[in-house]
Amino acid sequence: MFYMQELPLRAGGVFDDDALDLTVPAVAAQSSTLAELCTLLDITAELQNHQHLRLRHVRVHRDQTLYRAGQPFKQLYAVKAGVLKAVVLDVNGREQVVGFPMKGSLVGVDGIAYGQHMVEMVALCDSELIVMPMSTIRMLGRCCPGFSRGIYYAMSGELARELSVNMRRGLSTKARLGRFLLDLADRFAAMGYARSVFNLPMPRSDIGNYLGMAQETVSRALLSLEEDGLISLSQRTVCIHDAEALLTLKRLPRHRARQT
Amino acid sequence: MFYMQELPLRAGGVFDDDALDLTVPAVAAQSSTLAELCTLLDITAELQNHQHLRLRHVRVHRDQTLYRAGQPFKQLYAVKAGVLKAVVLDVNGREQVVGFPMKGSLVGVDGIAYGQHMVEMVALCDSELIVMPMSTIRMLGRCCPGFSRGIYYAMSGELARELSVNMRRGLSTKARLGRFLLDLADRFAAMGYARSVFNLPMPRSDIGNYLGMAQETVSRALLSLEEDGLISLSQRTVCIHDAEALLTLKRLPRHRARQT
DNA sequence: CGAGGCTTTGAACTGATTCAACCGCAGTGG
DNA sequence: CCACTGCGGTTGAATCAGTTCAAAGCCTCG
Repeated sequence: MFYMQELPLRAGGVFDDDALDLTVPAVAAQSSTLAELCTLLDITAELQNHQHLRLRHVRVHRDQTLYRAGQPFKQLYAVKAGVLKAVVLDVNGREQVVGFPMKGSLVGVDGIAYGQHMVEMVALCDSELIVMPMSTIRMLGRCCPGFSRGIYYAMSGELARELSVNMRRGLSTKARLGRFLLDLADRFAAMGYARSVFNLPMPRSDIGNYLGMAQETVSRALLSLEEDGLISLSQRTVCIHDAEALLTLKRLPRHRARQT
Repeated sequence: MFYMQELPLRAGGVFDDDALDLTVPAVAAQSSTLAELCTLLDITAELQNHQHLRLRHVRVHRDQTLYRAGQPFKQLYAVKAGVLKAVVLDVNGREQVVGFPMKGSLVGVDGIAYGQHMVEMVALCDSELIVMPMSTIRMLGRCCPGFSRGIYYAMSGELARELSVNMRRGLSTKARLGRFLLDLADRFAAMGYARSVFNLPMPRSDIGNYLGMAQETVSRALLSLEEDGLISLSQRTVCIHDAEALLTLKRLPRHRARQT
């Protein structure tokens, strides 16, 4: 009934709970309190006596996979550090990047609806996530007023982000890229880092795939933005000079050249 | 922090709770039971003694607006009949169609995260929705085991749909259109109608906007699909002949022509 | 230092847009 | 009853934005 289910599901991933622990035996014992989780996800709930409930961490190294499409859904995650990418595998084997979760993002929501994940979640750099088993979420929903609402908020937030992505259709490549940079800037700012200067956590090819353009086009569009004075960049370091202009970039009317 | 908030918000819509009742004074008294709602949204929960709790309906006529971007978020809706379109207004005033909720869809989720709606929800034909105030949802979440989970499911389902839309980037126009048609077919089938023959509820221009192509391109691509024998169409009536082929349409390799 | 991944640059090509005209139908009003 | 108007849809022709292919430059890391 939902055609993404018809994807050619890969063999079960190596990274179910146990395997993960094996890969990072020494440091996997990390955990966070419920209070820390709520801060991270921007949830305000009355935690009652669960304040200090401890939640396991999971670590994934660069290029490692957190979960694959088709794997049974078990739990949600909150990104505590690092950046991941979400990829869906097409019927034809084509890969499509659909998101870059980072600190504060709720990860794994794609698995709730059909009991199995629809995307593959890969780490772009060494990352750390807080594990939130569904049973725990349900328990907290029952006894902590506001917790369910918080999860709703977080999920709605993820949906809002998807919407803002979908909004980019029909824009020129430069405009799409401009908004992408602003989106990253906002997210870095929300994480407490500098808004206007940051490192791109992903290669050009992933940006291109994500935005629906060739990686060569990403290069050229970035260069063009730099020539316009809106940004400056060297390698993966981006500095945003004119956020307003980046946001309002538009396809200029056809038979209309520069004036004065 | 989230740039969609910077949209030029329209003046408050005409259709807050009271205004809506005024527009449809005679028939607005319709309501559904909680059990009916759960069936519609595919929620399986223990409803306890709330089985027959009644939920108000809301009717919107063709081209009327359910809510506008910027309006305060109050409640969710479940589409009981009809088709709507979700539109976001760009900074530049450009409109972007981001979805076509229909029977069984959960509507309004875009408002949860930031307390105000980010999209404008317009009826494509006379439609009827069940109103789900957040207070009711929270109450039911507390006393009906499985209800919160059901809402999570529904939200995750909406997110999955968005993902499948995002997956279409990077495909040719014909392929995007093919998947769009399949998506509609699946949704009609889920609603109990015929899968392979249906009416497009929206004009070509909305399809084009939604898929990120000019409406002329929609025309041409539809014609092309018909010439390939994958569909047949007259006006807004579509008949799908080869769903498999529609799904696997792909950009054929550049320097490679037909063989034998 | 060398290999391989990432990025940039160049040049040809093409799919899609744009602009413009036209068709057909529905509703309106004379 | 029929011209008139407007909207949705189709078709055609010119143009362009972005892709594709190719090659070279540049970092990083073993």
